[in-house]
Amino acid sequence: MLDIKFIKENLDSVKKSLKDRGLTIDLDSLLQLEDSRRKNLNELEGLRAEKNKANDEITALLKKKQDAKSRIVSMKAIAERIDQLEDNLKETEGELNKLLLVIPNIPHASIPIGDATKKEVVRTWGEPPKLDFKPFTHIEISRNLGIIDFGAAAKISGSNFVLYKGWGAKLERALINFMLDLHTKKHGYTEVFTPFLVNRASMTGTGQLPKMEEDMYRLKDEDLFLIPTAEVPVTNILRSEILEEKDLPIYYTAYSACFRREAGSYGKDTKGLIRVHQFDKVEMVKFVKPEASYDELEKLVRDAEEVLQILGLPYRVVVLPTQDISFAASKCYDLEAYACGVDTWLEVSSCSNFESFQARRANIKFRRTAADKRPTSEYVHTLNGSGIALARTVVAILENYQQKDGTVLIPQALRPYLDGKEMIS
RNA sequence: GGAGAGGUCGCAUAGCUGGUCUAGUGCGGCGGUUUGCUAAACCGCUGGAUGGCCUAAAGGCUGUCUCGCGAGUUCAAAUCUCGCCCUCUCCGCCA
Repeated sequence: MLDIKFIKENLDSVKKSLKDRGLTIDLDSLLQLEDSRRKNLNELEGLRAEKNKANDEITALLKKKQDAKSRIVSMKAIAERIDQLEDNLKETEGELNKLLLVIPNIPHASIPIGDATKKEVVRTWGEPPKLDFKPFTHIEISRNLGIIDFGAAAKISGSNFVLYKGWGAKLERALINFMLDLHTKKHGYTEVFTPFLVNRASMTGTGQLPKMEEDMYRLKDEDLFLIPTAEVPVTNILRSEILEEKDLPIYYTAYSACFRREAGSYGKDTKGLIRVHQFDKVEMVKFVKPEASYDELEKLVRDAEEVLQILGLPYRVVVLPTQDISFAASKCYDLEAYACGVDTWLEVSSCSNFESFQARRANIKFRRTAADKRPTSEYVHTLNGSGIALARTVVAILENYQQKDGTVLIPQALRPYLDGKEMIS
């Protein structure tokens, strides 16, 4: 959420940033609402002050056993006017809030303006494997090895669900453990394990609601949602907290299953493991001081990249343009792993800086130490990045490490997690 | 799912027969006095949100809201009524 005052004072640049995102939102009527809210509030506060004073007087009169009847009668009229103003105010604030909640974050000045075609490759790492045979896709490989059963998953749940079997299931578990170990032991993150069902306030705090409700799985009998990413529960750990400066930065990492309806995306990348309704992911979340957030974003990307480097998977880092970054993000890098079977770059990680956008929604603040002489609290900056998403990583491993005989070599780093096994056959 | 108890300004508690509660007290924290240093003792301060005014600024003065959340009764609500949420205890069910 953006600060209404900020919108007011920077109207032109906010308008431009909405345009850069390819959106038109009526900011003028928003500001009109704010204006009438302010006027309403001023009158209301004046009357309340009067009321409070009169109450003191009535109290004093009653205490001296004097008659307060006329004073009480005159207060009645003011009380009614106050009621009326309060109703108006509540309505105005409701409307204002509704509008503010659907305004996206302002893109950072450093990112390209435009649609997906403006995506910029920042760097690439590694080389695609040189195979002396036509590579199979992960669908064929996993079928041959009997490590994924799409049919059974469809029977149990429906299309676009996955069932890992045998070494497939073990590989999934090995990847999760490997990533969590890397981030906790080497990169200084604290591991958390959160609920996978969250309430509406949490979903609103990180920005999935109210705009993306259609994309979420939601329970029928309770107002709970299946998380689309661990970002939601992990960021909300600190919702409505005021932190001390010395507590920052805070780094959390979490494994979670992620659930996405992918409403309206049928027919696009729907084969195999590339777009599924439930997948596993290890997520990294940071809470930092505002002045540090862009350095922290670079570090976050490096932390995610290291996963791919250790796994020996070729990838590229891209910076997303204004129309491609998510609703809450200011700047976002995607990591795309190359998979030779499907011959595509697969998005396996998104690393974003949300600046104060989520912190304002979720009310996460910190107080600077007295030396800084800034007595009031400020919003932290939040960041998160996948470190990394599993299903597509499995695609890249199966396809890039496939051998001519149909077996799949296991990346060195995963072998300790797989009984020392070198090959899935 | 059933029964009961409870949610108070960092923590712990008082208040809950409506009006000196601008929420008391203890602990913690901050500042100070004392001290060779530390401790103790003593004194003062102590959250959040959002307006207005003064100031070059640092800062100061001041209004309103905030006793889980929301609604209601009343001139007046921490205090009374209703709904919701959460926590704890016991029972039932269950991995």
